[in-house]
Amino acid sequence: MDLRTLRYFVAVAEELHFGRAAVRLHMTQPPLSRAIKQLETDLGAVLLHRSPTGVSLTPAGAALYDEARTLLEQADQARTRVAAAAGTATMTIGTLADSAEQAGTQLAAAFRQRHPGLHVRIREADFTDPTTGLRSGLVDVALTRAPFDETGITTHVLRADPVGVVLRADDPLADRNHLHLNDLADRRWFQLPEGIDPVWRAFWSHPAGLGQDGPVVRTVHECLQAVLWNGTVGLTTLAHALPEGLVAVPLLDMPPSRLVVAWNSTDSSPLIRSFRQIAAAVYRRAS
Amino acid sequence: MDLRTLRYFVAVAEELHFGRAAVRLHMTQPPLSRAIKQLETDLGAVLLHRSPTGVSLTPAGAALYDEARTLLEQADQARTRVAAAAGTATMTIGTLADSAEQAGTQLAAAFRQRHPGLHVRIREADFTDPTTGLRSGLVDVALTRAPFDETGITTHVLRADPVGVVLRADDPLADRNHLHLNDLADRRWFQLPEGIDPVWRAFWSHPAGLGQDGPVVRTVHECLQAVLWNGTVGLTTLAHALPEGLVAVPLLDMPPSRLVVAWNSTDSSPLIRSFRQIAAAVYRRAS
DNA sequence: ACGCCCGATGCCGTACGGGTATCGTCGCCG
DNA sequence: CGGCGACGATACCCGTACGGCATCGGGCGT
Repeated sequence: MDLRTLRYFVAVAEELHFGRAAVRLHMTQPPLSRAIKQLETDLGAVLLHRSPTGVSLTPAGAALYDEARTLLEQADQARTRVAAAAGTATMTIGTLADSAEQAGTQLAAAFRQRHPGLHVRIREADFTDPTTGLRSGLVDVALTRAPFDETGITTHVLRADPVGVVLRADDPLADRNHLHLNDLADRRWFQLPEGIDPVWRAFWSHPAGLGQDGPVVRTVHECLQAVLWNGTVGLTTLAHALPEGLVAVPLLDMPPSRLVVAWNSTDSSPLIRSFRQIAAAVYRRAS
Repeated sequence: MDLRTLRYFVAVAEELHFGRAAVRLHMTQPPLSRAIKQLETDLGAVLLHRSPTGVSLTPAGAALYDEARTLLEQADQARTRVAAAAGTATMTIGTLADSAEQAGTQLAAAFRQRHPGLHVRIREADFTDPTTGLRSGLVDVALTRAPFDETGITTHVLRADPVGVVLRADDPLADRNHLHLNDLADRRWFQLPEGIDPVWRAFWSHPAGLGQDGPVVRTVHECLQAVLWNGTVGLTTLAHALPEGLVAVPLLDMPPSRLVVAWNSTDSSPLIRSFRQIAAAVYRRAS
């Protein structure tokens, strides 16, 4: 049981699909299957129920998923703390598992080029913390989506993306070119996990008063999977491409989601100023 | 940075000696050196100061040591939780990094033989928790040393070992055949870490009122290292062999340390009864 | 100054991780 | 009801990297 294998397992547990998990891990499916099987024999427990239609977690798998997530997070934290103790100049960029993800890698590359010798790291977070770890000091600057509770945090808007409903391509409403919340009154909506930022929750589960009982989602991937498998409806920004079989229809009565750079207001490092400027420049050029 | 490498680093950080760490890890020294060096380049920080006389931790190394210990512990916990969720019959034996260590592996083998099909795991703990994780449920039964705070815990004494002072072989007192605390009034004593079991602390640091300012030790290995390097004096049971260059002299005014089997009083599993019986039988035969 | 101890380095064999090709099986649809 | 497609498992191959053996280099003690 090493951290690499746990990363593999987390990917499979979130995608519930070996093929897609392999894509996310930048590898092919067979070695992934083997690694999971080895993990199962190592732990002496079956973690996944395989069927040709898909994959589901056993109780042991669900337990390991939680454990693995905290372990990987702790490992991440360990790196940060060691770097801090070593006095190494380090910049950690937090991104949301979202369109901000690709923006993050792109900006990180530009930032590395601008500041050679500096250690630049990227940390991916999920919906459980829209600040991606700013408050706990896990990251120095975040590429994330407003709105969230901004006390103690300063933000700078890069772009505003309209929000759309994610539907299966065979949905009767899939070919509309726009929708209202009323059109979806009888649908099941995804739920956000417990204990997350209330402002964030209010924004994204604003329409949740209409339907209930959807599955809890922690990442965009999980949200899209829920649409495909559970027949719920999801929400997403219209900024990025969707996988085969899903379409996004603009939702007229949702305010747009703002892609922002965020940092702790007390943190006045010149690196953050620099990062903000580079981010702004990249997005000015892109639009 | 995977868990295996972290285990390597923890071993080196505790032994402060590549060769001994390699022995503890059941491997040879060269690949261990390489692994640590790779870890350093991976983290981008120097973890150890190497000198021909020995090894010392840099601030970054000390930080990683703490992080790695908690990570490995969490990983251990994860295995236990997954096994519990899977409903696998599992027995976890906790041992103190002490003479109880070898007794543990020996008993585990006998126990495995008696209960084939059962998963038997060993967890090594250090002085920070003399119950080796009984209260937190990390282990089902502990092979450890009394006395400690026994509320909620039942113990069964296997053996009583007299306690001795550990001295360097070249110490002027090394050739005595017994000593009293007064003989050591001017020496520096090791310190136990913060927040540990008060009964345990009272027993082992009973003579600490005499000297102060020694290094904090968490394992027997660390204690012995402190004797060799810092010229402090250590305490140990007389049950096991000492490395070259160290001698143990019986301390007349210390009560003996009792090797015990311990389990949660509320836990009335038949496995624990069985374990107690096997342990008693093994030690009856041995004496 | 010589020898010893300890960590580093070079070299080699093996074993494990990852890729490509293919199979077994179940569900779907004509 | 039979063919097709999707998905995970299996077989086989290759490269890397991990561990062992032999040796080197540099301090420290005598």
